[in-house]
Amino acid sequence: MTDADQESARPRRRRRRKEARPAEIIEAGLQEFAEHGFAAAKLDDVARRAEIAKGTIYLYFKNKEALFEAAVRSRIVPFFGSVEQMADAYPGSSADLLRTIIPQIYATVFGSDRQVLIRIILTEGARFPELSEFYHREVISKGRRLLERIIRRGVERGEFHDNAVADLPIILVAPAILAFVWKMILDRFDPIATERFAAAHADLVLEGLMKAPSGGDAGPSDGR
Amino acid sequence: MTDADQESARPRRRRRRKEARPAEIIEAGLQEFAEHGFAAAKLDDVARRAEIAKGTIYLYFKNKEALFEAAVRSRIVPFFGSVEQMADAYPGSSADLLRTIIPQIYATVFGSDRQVLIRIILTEGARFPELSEFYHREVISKGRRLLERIIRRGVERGEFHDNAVADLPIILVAPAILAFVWKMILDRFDPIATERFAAAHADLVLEGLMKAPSGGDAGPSDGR
Amino acid sequence: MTDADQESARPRRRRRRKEARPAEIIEAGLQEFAEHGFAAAKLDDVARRAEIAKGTIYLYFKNKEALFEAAVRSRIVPFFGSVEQMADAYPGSSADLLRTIIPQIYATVFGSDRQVLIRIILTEGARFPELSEFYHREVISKGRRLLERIIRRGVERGEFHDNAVADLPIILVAPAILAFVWKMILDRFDPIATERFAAAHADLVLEGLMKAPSGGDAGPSDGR
Amino acid sequence: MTDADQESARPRRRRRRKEARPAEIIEAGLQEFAEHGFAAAKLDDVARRAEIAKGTIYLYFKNKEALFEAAVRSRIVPFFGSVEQMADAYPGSSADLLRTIIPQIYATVFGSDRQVLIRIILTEGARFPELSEFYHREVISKGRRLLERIIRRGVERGEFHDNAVADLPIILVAPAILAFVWKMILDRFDPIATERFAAAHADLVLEGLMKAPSGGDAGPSDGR
DNA sequence: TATGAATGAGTCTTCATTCAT
DNA sequence: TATGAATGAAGACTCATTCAT
Repeated sequence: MTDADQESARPRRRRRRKEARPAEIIEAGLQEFAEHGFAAAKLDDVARRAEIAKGTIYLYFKNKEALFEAAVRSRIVPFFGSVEQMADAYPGSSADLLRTIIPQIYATVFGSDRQVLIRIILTEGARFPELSEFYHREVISKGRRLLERIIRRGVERGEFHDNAVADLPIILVAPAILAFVWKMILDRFDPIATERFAAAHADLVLEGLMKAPSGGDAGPSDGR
Repeated sequence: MTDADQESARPRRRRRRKEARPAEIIEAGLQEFAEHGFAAAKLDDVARRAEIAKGTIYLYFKNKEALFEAAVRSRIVPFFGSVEQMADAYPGSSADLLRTIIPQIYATVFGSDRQVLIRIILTEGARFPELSEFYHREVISKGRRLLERIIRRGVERGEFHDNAVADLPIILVAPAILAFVWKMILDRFDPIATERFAAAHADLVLEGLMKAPSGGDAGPSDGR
Repeated sequence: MTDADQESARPRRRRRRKEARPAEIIEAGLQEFAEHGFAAAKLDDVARRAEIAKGTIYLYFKNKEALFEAAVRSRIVPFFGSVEQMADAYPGSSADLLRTIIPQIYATVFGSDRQVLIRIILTEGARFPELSEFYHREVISKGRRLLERIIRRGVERGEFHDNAVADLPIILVAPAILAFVWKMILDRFDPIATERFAAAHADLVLEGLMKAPSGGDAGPSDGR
Repeated sequence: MTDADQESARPRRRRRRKEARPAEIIEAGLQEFAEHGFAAAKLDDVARRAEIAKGTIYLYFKNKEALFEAAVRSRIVPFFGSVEQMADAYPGSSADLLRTIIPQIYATVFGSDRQVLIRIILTEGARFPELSEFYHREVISKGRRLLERIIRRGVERGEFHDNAVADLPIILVAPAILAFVWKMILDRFDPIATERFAAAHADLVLEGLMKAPSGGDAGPSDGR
């Protein structure tokens, strides 16, 4: 049997890459879902992006929704609790701790993998409660607890006010959310560098907007 | 005989309510789009919700997208510039001005009409750039300018720091965005009263997180 | 509950004939288009006739118009130029050549495949200029040129008049067109055998209507 | 009540022309049907062209098909039988009679009103048998009979051959049909002046294609 | 495992027809 | 008569899902 024979016998169309595992499908799906949303994403496009046949998707995922959920879940990586202990054990001031953490938030949120995830959670989360709950359980609630720990420590040490901010420390990440939403929707008409968000974020949290606290002396004038 | 009875009893439909204007279709469309997103919203459901026949939609809107755009635009009401002048002329302190404005932000954002709009912008904005641009032009950019004016006034009067927050005052609304996103996605698993967001928001902005440096001054602030 | 709720077990239909190629769809489409015209033909019917599912059509044709064009084009087979040379090399008289060709015209026009094509061209041609142009380029213009060659040869040999007929030899096929139109529209009320058309056609062309100018010559010819 | 009153009471949108009778609707319908065919013609466009409201059509016609039929029938004007008598009584030669008639055929066929009708009969006739039958009864059969009378007269007088043409004289109009079809479909790619068709037509019929057999006569009779 | 042709339920969209005014 | 907003059945087209190979 000659080569030519084989050639005519197998009308192969393209060489499969090394291996086609669910991971590649997930990756492709994630991109499509992030770009078009769940409803408008086409499995055809997912398959094309993953360089597999459409049917192959169904070998690994029951249906579109299952792929969506698997894809999203695959990117929801739990916070390891150790971070919380770390916060307690942090040697420096609470302000320094926050100063360390804030840039990490931006790095994480705008890391390409995470970005895709957050975008999907933001746009589809309301429609997929189980995913949102999972995301909340694995990420949000842990992050929230961490933040609460940090703030409580600061309050106890007398570094932070014990005001409504300490009651709801999660709002301290709000500027990062705003940055994300801005990037996602408005940046093309009105670009704002992520660094400006990060800097303003840090200043707001650590320095505040108001000059010298109302309390005793010399209101506005003694500023920095 | 109940309404439901009538409902199931009608052999032929023949009813026209008082008037069926585009406004009703828009209202119905808005609800459906907010609930399911553009792609998954069905014109059939829009028609049903508006209590009209499917074809009627096409008397007023070229197609689904045209309805979507008209609906969203109808809710994008331009900020009246007078607000900006108001800010300049505000008699009290800049802190009081913000204290007045922050609850207004919440009232606006969580007003039912606005809520629907913002939800759509958040979830579909990236996919409908023209709408986003319009929203940016009519609302965001104006709000942003207003905020900048307020903060600049405060800085000039020596009430506010002239730090990175003053460089990007828009981040002062971030907590409201977070509140919105939370309500939209996470609130059912982890409810947080809007008032707590508003209170923490106000405290963060007006009182700050950091306690006034007890001893000397401003230790941390030179950090950056 | 959510949108993605309706999962159900369907007793699928499961039949596939030997092979479902575009050719079968084209054949089915051709019949439907010939029978109902482009606008009134339903893809549902095309699918049913081809014994495939509606969606299958779209695997091979972008839309209804694409199927229509492909179907029509598939039946427009170019005249092979060799026919023209044949005409030049024909050993017998020009009259004999025509006598040979006329029945061929009828055989071709009323061959079932061609009949469907011509019917479509006749009824939809004005609405699909690109198809008409293609048909003109591949068939009509070639046939016309062939006829001109034959007539010119006859004129040069002194067999045919050099009158207005020689100026526009295409009218020599007119009786076949009439026959076709008659068959298509009037035959059911007033049937005329194709053979009678063919015979009258041949006689008209080869024998003429007028008897040999009785007296001198040329009476009629100066009329024009 | 004054004119002014009426004016203000009726928020008319456009001045109705003198009167809106079925005739105007028919005229508009005819144009649309000729242009787009029955199936693709829209009553909306008919109404717009007739400058009336869509509903008004239904005051005069039961439905689209009724309008179509009324429109077509309105243009099918019966041949008055007198023409046939005229043919019998024609004082000149039969050739002269034909010479008179042929241009009339072209004038009629290409008269704008008739053109629209013929186009519709040609493209929709097969789908509307009743119309075709009516057209056949009122026009075709009469024309056919007229032609037969003329030819029979010529044959009896020894002016025309008594060949297959005399058996099916209707083919003598074939060139006009070809001209019509050409105009309708191919003229834009390959324009041919109507006059050339008419001239070739006349020559074919009256002079023939074949030159008179140089020697004796008789050639033709054994021909077929 | 992998393929991709085939399927058909589900949607958008059109337009003939109706009817309250 | 005349209107034109409203209707909804019908039809083009899409795409998640299946299955023979």
